Amino acid sequence: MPPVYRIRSGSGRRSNPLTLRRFRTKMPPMPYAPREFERRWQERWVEQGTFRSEIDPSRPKFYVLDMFPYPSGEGLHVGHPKGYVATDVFARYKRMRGFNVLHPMGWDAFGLPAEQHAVKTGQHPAVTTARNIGRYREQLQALGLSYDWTREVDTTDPGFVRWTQWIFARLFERGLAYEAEVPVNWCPKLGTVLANEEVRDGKSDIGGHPVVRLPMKQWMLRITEYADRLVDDLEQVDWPEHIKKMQRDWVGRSEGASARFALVGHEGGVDVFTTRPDTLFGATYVVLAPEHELVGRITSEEQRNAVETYVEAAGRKSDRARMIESGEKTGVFTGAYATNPVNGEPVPVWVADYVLISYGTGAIMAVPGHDERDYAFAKTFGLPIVEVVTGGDVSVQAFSGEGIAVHSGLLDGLPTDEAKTRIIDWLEEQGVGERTINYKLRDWLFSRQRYWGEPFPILHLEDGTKKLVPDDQLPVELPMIDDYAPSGDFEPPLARAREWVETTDPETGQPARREANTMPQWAGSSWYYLRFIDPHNEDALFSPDAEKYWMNVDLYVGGAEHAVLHLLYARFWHKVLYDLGLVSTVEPFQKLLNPGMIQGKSYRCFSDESDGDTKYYSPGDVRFEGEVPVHVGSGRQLSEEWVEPGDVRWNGGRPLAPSVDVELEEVIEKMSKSRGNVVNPDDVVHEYGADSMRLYEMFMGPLDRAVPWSVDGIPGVHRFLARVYRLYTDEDPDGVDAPRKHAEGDGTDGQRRLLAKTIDKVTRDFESFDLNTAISQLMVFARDIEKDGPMPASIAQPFLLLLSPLAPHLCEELWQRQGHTESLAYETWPEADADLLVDDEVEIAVQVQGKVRAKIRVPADADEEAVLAAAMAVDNVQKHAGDGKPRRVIYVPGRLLNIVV
RNA sequence: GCCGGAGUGGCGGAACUGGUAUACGCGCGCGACUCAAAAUCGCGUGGCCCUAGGUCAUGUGGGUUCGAGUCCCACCUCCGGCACCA
Repeated sequence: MPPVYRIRSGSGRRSNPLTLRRFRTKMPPMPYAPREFERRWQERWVEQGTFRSEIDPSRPKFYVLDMFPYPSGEGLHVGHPKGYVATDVFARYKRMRGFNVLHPMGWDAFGLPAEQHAVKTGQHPAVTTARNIGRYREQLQALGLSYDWTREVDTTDPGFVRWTQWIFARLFERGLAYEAEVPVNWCPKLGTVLANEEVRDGKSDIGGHPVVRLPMKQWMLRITEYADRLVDDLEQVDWPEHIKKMQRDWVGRSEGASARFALVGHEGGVDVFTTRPDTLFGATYVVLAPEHELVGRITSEEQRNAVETYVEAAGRKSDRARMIESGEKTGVFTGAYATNPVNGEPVPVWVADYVLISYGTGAIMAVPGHDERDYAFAKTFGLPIVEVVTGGDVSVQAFSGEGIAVHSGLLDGLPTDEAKTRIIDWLEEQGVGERTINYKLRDWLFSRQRYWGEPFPILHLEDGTKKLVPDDQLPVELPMIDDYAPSGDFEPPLARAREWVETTDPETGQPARREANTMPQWAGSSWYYLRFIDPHNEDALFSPDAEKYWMNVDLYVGGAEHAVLHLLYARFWHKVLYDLGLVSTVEPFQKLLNPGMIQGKSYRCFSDESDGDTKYYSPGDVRFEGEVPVHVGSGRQLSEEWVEPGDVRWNGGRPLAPSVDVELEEVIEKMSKSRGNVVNPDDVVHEYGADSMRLYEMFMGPLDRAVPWSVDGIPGVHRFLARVYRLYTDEDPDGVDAPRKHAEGDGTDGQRRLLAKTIDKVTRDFESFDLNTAISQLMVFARDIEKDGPMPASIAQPFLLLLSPLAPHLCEELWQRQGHTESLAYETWPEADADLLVDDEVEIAVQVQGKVRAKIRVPADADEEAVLAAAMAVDNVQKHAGDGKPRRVIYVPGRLLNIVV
């Protein structure tokens, strides 16, 4: 049976036809033809080494860095360039301000997609990676980005891998890398373990596959040792506050106390961690995590069955299941009692899965009166609730705020802060507790069961010891293998490369086995910014001179999705290198900016195929039960159907499905292959030129805000550039463009003022990354500069310089046609004449009772009296102000006059 | 649930430390040029009232102020992050 109409769901895509259709009808034959010269300039910049940077102590340096991309098979989409263009504009601007700018680009090229492609096709990941890199490089170059391509780095290059392994060796020597049997996030679908940071809601960050917890032997990095510094040093960097906060929350430092509850009838006791030691007198029971080692020892005979059953069930539950159930408290009494150290009261010891083994001591003192979770648990199991802090009503709910201590012996009458200090002192005196700091941050799980990653420079000797491959034998390169698939038995693919794995210790000649796990993708990106400063150094990571001159990164731009992964890892490695004396800055990235996403628009409806005959429904007929779409009428479960933007039928501004009258829902979200909403920048560059593309992305709105991609505004910026082109071009009768010979002289007063204002505005906006408003000022200039006469050369030249960071190809071209032989990339940035920025005459708004009734022009230096007189002379002001004396007059010089009657 | 961020014309957005809301661009309308069209250029363009002018408009409702998009309180919606971390 033929389908009712073509509609697609899920994956499988081709390029978006909608974009091109619209361009073609609007694209004019126009003298401004960027295609004729943009490529020429791109080639010239590379050939002449225009953007090569070398250490030059006579000039201040500026290091502008983009987060380097993973070169995927799809190539760039229009979202990528947003950050790259912004940094490029800034780099070009800084060069013109006399800075020696370092602006490199490279590839974060290890990673799962290339490996999965290899599993499917058998093609070596290095081959696809090289091809993808070539494509990315071309796409970036087509945008005219001013990278120093001689510094390009590739994390998969043996010359780079060597130093990644070298850093690992230093971590190992310092005891910061170790192997441990830990419960890990195993993803069966991906065939590898994942770091905590790579798992969301019990699913893998990449691909959204289920993840299970399993104990496995893995490499760990002791990032927790740096927890305090990772929090404290955030003070020193100029980052968006929300990113700093995410990092602080991720490290999760909390200050409190540990206290020991002695066990009744057993040796030893239970250590608990609490941030509210002031509520110790309200602790009416103790809870152990199911995995806690005491559970087996202290459970009474009567309770043993129940406890074992519970512990086993809890162990089987995935984190996802535990999360969904959070709120409903479950648990079992162990039959044992512990003694509250502050009042000697016996309290029951329970086991419950709301206590996590991985945090603190894996055991808590429960204070149901002042902790919501404990309260819910106590209510469920009928445990006593005692109020020990005033301020709430514990018969209704837990009160977790601060207040005055009551029913608390020596703490009675003390406010929370003082009570905390007092009780900790007391615990320490009695030897039953102490001041303690805890972190949410766990050590970094650093090994992966994959092929396409850096091998560990580790040898396992027969006696079970581990040793490093000597530095002079690095890098340990990946062996060629022919099967990249995960084995399904937790073994990494490298374990099957027997000839590679079985080797000898180069120092003793004894048999040894190579480590078969590989490093995660985060390894290379944790230090690549340091390699850029001296990328070809074969004797060291980088030379001390280069480090001293170039570090740290002055401006780092990249997606907020890396707030806690890459940025935390890189800071950690940097601090280790700092401790080794290799880098001189405490932090790697001084200023951080996060460009907002460019989103795609996609269209969906819902389908019901349960009758065999497919029916389609608009979003209006659908409601959601959790994440499942259900038809409002029949209650039947539906599935989502996505329509390509190019196939949408527009009817009175409403999107309809291609051949059936079903209204579609427009969904704005991250561009992704599966939605068919990816737009390739090549199409835009081809139709309008790189300068238009650059300008448009910067003009769409503030850098840090997410915006849906739309082609509608591109003709506007293109027209602006065409207008600029015409300002510098005479149309020859033969149809050949000739450079325009601009007039001598300074131009009119209005022209000089307009230039000064434009210089001032553009400069300030560049400094604060408000590129959209800088562009609007440049547009105003181009619109108005010839309103009262032809533009003289003295104004034409500085304007080209102002525009050049944004539209470098056009400006270089016009600069050259004006007779210059050198690139304008290093011309001095124009300076505004301060005298011209102040107007002689200003427009003042005249308000009566705060409402604007007239606008008058007065000399800029007019005093209040004069302005008031001028204002009262206006009929409409008279009318509203009446005859009486104004009760009050507010005068804001240069802005407004408000008359209150 | 908690923590951030954001809600301004038909659309993307602008508005310095409380001081003329809607810059700039898109779209739309009108005009010039043209045999004509395209392109280009110029003018207009928040709603309502017939105009001079008035009036209402920055998510909603209050408040502070001579004056609020901007500050305060309460709420709604969207986006992002975290989510039993004791």
